[in-house]
Amino acid sequence: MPELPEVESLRRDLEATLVGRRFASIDVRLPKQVVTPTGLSVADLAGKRIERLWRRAKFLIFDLSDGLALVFHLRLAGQLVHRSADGQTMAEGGHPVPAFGAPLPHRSTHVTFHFDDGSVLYLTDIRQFGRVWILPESGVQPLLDQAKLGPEPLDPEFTLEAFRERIVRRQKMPLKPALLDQKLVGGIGNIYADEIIFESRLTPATRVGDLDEAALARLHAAIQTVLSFAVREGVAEILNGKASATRDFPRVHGRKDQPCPTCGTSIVKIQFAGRGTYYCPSCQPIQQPAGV
DNA sequence: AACTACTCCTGGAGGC
DNA sequence: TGCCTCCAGGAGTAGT
Repeated sequence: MPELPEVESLRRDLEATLVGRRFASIDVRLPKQVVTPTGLSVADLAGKRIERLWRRAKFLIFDLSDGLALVFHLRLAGQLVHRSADGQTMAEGGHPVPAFGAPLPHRSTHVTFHFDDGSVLYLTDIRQFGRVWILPESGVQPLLDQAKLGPEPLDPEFTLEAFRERIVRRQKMPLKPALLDQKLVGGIGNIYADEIIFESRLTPATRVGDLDEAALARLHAAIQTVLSFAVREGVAEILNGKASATRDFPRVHGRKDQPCPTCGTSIVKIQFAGRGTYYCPSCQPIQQPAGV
């Protein structure tokens, strides 16, 4: 579910409301969502202060006092909502089900963090795939290393050269699964993969080896422009597989049978590499060799 | 090395 | 209304 722009927006919002807070108590209703590889437990969080929130790909990391850390991965359906003691929402993000603003805890709220000021952070996850790790701070980097994440697409080191060096090793791979591979670039998911490929005027089936130099440069630029636009202007709103009717972003994902914003041709939805995939058959003619 | 299929889960939508 | 099937903003693992 939440991809890089959603996690980054959530990080920024939570940073403003959570840094400086201390944990009071934590309720765990679904133990499998809390991973404690070094034997720490939620009880060890009590009294710890949140020092810093940072992000790597789709991982959201809380650095805590006394050398502890919390790491969240929301996977397909995780949602975090921070509410004040009087129930006002201060920050929220992630999967839009249950609807933001709904009463919490929801029946799918599996972990609840209570803070020293009476505010509460709810982890709600209707599909139970999300995870939160409790680690010593020294355990965070090894956890991230395990995922073998590619570069951060919005960081300066994500240059065209760095991108080329990684992507050329996947000559036969079509673009859609290539962009979804976190080892190529960290943070892209199903929605933004479609948006990036559309922006590049390539196709989901285009094979990496068929990209000429101009196409590769377009793809690299599109990764940055699409993701930074989403972080800046507001994340994609997809509800039950459909894009928001009141916004023009995302442009193709979730817009089956709606007109392409560029040429008006109806957007097509196919299954590709096992994922629902949207594209414009006119702007992105799937038989035509890539590039040019 | 590079794929694909399957797995972990629940719930909402749409067909009948 | 009820029952059924399909699908979903991810990613690890096993098998080919």
